[in-house]
Amino acid sequence: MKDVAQHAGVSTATVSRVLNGHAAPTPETRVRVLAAIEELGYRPNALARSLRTTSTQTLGLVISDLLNPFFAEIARAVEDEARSHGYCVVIGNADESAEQEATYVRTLLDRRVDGLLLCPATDDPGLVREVSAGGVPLVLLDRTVKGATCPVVRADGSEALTALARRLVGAGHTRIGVIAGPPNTSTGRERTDVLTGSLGGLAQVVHGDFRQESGSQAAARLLDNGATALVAMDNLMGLGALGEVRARGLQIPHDIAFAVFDDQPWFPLLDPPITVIAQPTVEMGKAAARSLLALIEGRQPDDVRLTAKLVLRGSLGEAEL
Amino acid sequence: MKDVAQHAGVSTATVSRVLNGHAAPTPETRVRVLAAIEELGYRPNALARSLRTTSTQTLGLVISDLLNPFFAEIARAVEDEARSHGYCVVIGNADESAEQEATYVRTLLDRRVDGLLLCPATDDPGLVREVSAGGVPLVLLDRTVKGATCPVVRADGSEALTALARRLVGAGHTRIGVIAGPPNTSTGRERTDVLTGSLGGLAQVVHGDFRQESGSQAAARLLDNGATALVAMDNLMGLGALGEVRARGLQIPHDIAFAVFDDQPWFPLLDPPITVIAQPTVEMGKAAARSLLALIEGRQPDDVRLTAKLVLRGSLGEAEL
DNA sequence: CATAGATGTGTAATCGATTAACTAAGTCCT
DNA sequence: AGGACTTAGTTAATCGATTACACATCTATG
Repeated sequence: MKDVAQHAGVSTATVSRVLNGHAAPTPETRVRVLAAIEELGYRPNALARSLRTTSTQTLGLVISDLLNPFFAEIARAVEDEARSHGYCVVIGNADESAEQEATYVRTLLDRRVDGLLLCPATDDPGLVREVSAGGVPLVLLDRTVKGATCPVVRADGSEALTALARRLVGAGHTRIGVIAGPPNTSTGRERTDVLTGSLGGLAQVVHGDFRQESGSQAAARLLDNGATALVAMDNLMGLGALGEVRARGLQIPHDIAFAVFDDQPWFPLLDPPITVIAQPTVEMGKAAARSLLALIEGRQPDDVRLTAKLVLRGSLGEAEL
Repeated sequence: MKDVAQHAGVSTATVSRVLNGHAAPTPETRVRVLAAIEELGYRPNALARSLRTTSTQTLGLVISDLLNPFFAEIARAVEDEARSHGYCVVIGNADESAEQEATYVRTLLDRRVDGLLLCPATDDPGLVREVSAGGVPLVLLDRTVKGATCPVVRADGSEALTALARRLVGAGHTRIGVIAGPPNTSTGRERTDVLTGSLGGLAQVVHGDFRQESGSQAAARLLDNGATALVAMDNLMGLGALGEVRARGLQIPHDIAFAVFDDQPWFPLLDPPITVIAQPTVEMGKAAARSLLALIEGRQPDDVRLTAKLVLRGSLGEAEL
């Protein structure tokens, strides 16, 4: 910056003003400075700027698992929305580990992100408190924690889940296997509670960890127990469960009814296409980004609940008639 | 930091020394400082530190499309490798747009990342030159650009593609539809060149943009032209093409042989499972991160070429006998 | 017992920007 | 002509760390 100033025959203050579009500099000075910048290929140091202004124009996003397309899609939506407001997003991948999540959150805070979006790995409020204590704007996404005091953006699958339950029961299923998420995540617990609740005593629950491998194992257990219907509570566990179903040579929907919470583009390609509960991922991401930006600007956004929808495609068999 | 120093009754220099594990401070001072840090909940400002040391312990990763699971997997591998070396990764999503890619690269440079991993959206070397001119360590990943002067890490699919071609030709296919990537990307061009080359004159090529929608359109065109085999050059276009095949009620492999470049966990679940050319994504990501770290440390890593493998699963029909 | 060497801390310059406070020059009015 | 007011630009403090250098204290040595 000093070089630029010298080159243009002005002080660094003037260069800074040109850069930040202040009113002061005359058109001629402005032109001279811009020419110098161009000539020297100067690019301002964002670190120095942020240090001085205490604003990084950056949002932190800590997601549970980058390999889960659900979160990838959310990440993309967040990023789009943030960019359109002049913000940049730094993504941290917690890999469903509370420890790695904490590490990332701290790293992002150390780098002074202007705000943080978090999909908490567990419902322990410790980390959330830590962030709040630091006074950094925080919005929870997809999952919440116990006694959360910050805005939360998530999907509401209750209606879809009860509708699903009604159909399964109506079709005469009496042993319904539920491949649930971890009980220490809000989504894991809530989805399962709603579904088992509306299934009366017909549900058998096995908990997985929102990943493929745990889905196959859970499916194996449930099938061994004589389940005639399987519901996986996220797309990766659904993938694993489908693998197990295939490996056993079972036919959907003839031998087993099948449904997954969370749609993916390849579900319609299976034979039969898989019935799912579709979440409005893009809207969730955008809403979360908007809430966070509002918080940063000092407003107090409300919680957002977007409804997930049951999409019937044929994998439930007669339950869809 | 000043507060901590005051609290512990030492100077900021000493606090800094304790923080950075210097030899100097006596155990007692160290304990006192650590206590003060703990008590005040102090966290060092990474911006200030980086400004002073000119090192951010951060790698930039600009990928072509975050929604493409291929890149998501790469991103994760890069991140894993980087973390194990004490580096953090900032991901930028170019969405297959050269313009957005350039914006991201500049943002990352402005933030003074220690090095940059780039999956170039086009093979125009302009942006690469710009980065090199700035003296920032750069490694290209998956794709290269014309006259690249920096290390490149990519998969080599030639062998797998010629093997695939041999099988298709051997099975008597004479109209083979190739759903190619954009001709201005190195992967788009090279894969297509190798395949069409070894297919003699039997190939019909339609270019897509590495995304789902373009895959269906290309498949439609090729099927209209009487193709009896389809090869999609990336998983998203494969997804689109499969949709089109299904929509037309065609049976794989009876009516049409089908293969995709790039494996995905759900391909084995289709009926029949889809034959693919599998890329060593995780290894690519790790190798790229390692190369970049080497570059940062002043060494000169070699280019890396990892071989992709043909995985036969049944969607080629008699060509797999 | 002076003196060289080692050791632990403090002082202050520095990284590269922003911006409050100031100065110099020009404009306008009586 | 001289004072009040604008306007364009400069000087220097500041953000929060690191680190070269200086300094004080303590030990070992001839």
